[in-house]
Amino acid sequence: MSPFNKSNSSRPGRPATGQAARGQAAGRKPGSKSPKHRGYRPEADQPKKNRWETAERNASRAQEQADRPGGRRYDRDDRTSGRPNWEPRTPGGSNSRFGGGRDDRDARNGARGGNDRGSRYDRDDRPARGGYDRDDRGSRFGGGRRDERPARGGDDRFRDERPARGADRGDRGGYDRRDDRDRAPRTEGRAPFVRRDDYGSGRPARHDRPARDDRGSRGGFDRDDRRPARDERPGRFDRDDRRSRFSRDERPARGGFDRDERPSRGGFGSDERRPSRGGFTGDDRRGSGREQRGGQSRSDFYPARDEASSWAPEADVKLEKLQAEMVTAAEVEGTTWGDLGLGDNITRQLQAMGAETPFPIQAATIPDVLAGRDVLGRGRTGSGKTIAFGAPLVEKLMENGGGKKRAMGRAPRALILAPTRELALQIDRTVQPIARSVGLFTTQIYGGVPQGRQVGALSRGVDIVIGTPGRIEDLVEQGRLDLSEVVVTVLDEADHMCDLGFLEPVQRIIRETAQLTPAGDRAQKLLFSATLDRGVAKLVDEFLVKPAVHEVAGEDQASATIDHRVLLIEQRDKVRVIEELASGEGKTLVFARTRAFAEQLAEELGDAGIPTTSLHGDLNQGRRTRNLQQLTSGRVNVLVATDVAARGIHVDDISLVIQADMPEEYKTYLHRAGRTGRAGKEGTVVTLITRQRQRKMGELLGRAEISAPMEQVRPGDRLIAEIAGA
DNA sequence: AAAAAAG
Repeated sequence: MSPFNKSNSSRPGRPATGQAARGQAAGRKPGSKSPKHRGYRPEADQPKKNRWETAERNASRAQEQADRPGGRRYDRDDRTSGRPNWEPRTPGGSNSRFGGGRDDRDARNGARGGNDRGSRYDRDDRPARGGYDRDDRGSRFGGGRRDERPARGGDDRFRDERPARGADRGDRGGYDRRDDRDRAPRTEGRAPFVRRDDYGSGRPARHDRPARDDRGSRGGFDRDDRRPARDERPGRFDRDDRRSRFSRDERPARGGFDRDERPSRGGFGSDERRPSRGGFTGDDRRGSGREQRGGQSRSDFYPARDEASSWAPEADVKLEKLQAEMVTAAEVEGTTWGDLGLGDNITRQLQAMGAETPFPIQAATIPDVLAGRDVLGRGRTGSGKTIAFGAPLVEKLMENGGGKKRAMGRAPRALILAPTRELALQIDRTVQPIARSVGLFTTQIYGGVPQGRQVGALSRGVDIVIGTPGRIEDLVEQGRLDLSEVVVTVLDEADHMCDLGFLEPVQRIIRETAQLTPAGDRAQKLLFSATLDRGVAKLVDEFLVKPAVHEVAGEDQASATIDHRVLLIEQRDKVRVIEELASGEGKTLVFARTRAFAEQLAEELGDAGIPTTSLHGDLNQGRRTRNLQQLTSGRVNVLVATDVAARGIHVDDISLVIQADMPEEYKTYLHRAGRTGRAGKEGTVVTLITRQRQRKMGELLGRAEISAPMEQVRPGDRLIAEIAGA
C-alpha cells in the first residue's frame, strides 16, 4: 500500500474497506484525527458523530428487518429512518477540499462534493450491510446480494460458458486484490495532491511531446504508440505524460473547427471541402435543400458558448429537428427480423426476449446499420431503440468476426456510450443476450465501482463495451482499454451526450476509436435519441459522413398514451400535494431538480407512511442500483429521483410521473414523461408549478408540442385524488 | 443543476 492509498481510503465520506470500514462503522474516521491527514477537520465532528451512531443503529435495524424475506411491514424507508439532521454543509466545501480537485471534472462540477466518493448519504447505506459482510468478502460492495440483483435476461443460462467473471457486473462484491499489486508501481511517484488542471494546462513540459499530428494515423494499428511504456517516461510527471494521449491542449478547440490538421477523416479536411453537410439532414436521400450552409451560418450551428466552468441556466431553445427519412408503422407491417438482414440466432434470441417482430424504428435503422452507414435514429421514448442499434451491431461483429473470436485479450470492436450508469446497465441487459446468442461478449465499464473486475474482463477479451464516459476515458488513459479496434460506436441519448460536460469526453473517446475497419471501410457511428436535434451537429460534423436519418412518422406527443397535467400550487403546499399524488396504487416516479430535494422528498414521503426510495448522484452505486431495483421489483411504489432517471431508464408499469420541479428544458420534460406510457400503456404526467412559473411552463409545453390543462389545486382537492387514482 | 473518474 502506498502512502497515497492510505490517505485515499480515509478521505471524508469515501466508502472504505476492511479495517477502515470497521473504524467508520464505529463512528471513527481513521486518520482524520491527524492534522497532517487530508481528512483532518479540526473539531466540528464530535457531536455529529454521536448522532451518527444512533442513526446507524436505527438504520441497521431497519435494514435487517426489511431484508428479511416476509419481514415486517415496510412502513418506513430504511434509508430514512433515524436519519440525523445534517448540519448543512456548504456544497463541495469539505469534500472538494480534500477529495475533490482531482481534475477538471471536479472543477466543472464545482460545488459538488465529488461523486460517489463524497456521498453524503453513503453512511446510511453502510450499516445496512453489517460489519461481518465486509470481513467475509473484503468488499464494500457486499450489498450486491445475488437475490437482489436485477434479473438479467439470459444471464444464468450463459453463466457457465462465460470466461470466468467476464462481462459481469461490477458491484457483485469482492474486487480483485491482484489488481492492486499490478497497479502499485503505477501510483508510485504520483503526486496525489496535484490537480489534473495543474498538469493538464499550460505546463511547459507539454511542448516536448509530439503534437497530435506527428503521431500519424490514429487509425488504430499503431499499437506501440498507443501503449507507451510508462517506465521510459520521466518519473515525476508520469501522470502528465500518460494524460498526453488524451490531453486537452492537443484537442482541437471545441466545436471542431480546425480539422485541417487532422488526417483526412472521411474526406473533409476543411469546411469548404466538406461534402454535403446536408447529409446530416438526410438530403442526400431526401434532397431537402433546406440546409444551405453558407459560411455565415456557421454560428448558428456552433453557438458561441462560454467555456467557463460556471454554470448558468441556458435558455431552453428548440433546435431544428433533423430532416429524416420517415417510416410508418404500416410500412413495416409483416416485416421479420430476417427480412432486415439479421441471422437466425439473433432472431431467435430477440423473439425469446419478447420482440417477435421489428418495431418501426428498428425496421428503419437496421438495414442501414448492416450496410455500414452512419445512422441517426429518433424514436419516441420506449419505442425500442436499444434493439434498433444492438441487434445489427451484433450481427455486423459476428459477420466480420474472423479468427479473432474469443481470443484472449482481444480489443473490443464495438462501443456503446450512455449518459448514466443505470442506463449502461440496462443497455447491457438487452445487448448481452443478443451478443451471447452468437458467441460474442459484452462488458460494462462505468464508474462508482472498483475497476478491477472491469479490467479483468477486458484483459480476458470482450467484443462490445457498454459504459459511461468517465470510466471509459479513465481506463483508456491507463492503457487498460484499447479502443483502436472499435469499428462501431453507438451513442445512446446522443443529444444529451452533446451537452456541456459530456461533449468533450465523448469527443476524446470517439477519437480513440478506429477510423477504418480492417476491411478498409469507414468505422460506423450510430446516434440515437428520442429528442435528436441539431445539438448533435458537433458530433455529426466531426465524426459522421452522410448519415442516414430515420424517425417514425406519426410518433408525436399527441399520439402518445400519456395524459399531461399541470397543477398550479402554492410553494408551501408542494410536499403535501406530492404526498397525496404519490399515495395512489400504481408505481410513481417523482422528479426533483436537485439531489438534496430528492432526498428530502423521499424522506418526507417515507415519514408520511408511503414506502419510498430515491435515486440520485449522492448515493453510492450499490445503493443506486438497489433503490432502482426496489421500484422495478415493486417492493416500493414510489421513487424520487433527479434527472439521472430522466432518460432511458425502463421500469415496467410506471403509471404516474410527478415533476416536483418543472424541468429546465422541454427535452427533459419529454424524457421524464417518457418513463410512463411505455409500449402503448397509459400513464399520467403531473407537473407542479407555482403561479410565477405559469408562463414559462406554457412556453415549455409549446416546444414539447404538448397540450395540458393547467389547474389550480390545494391539498385535499378532489382533483388530486382523481389523478392519483387514475 | 445533473451527470460522468480513481484500487
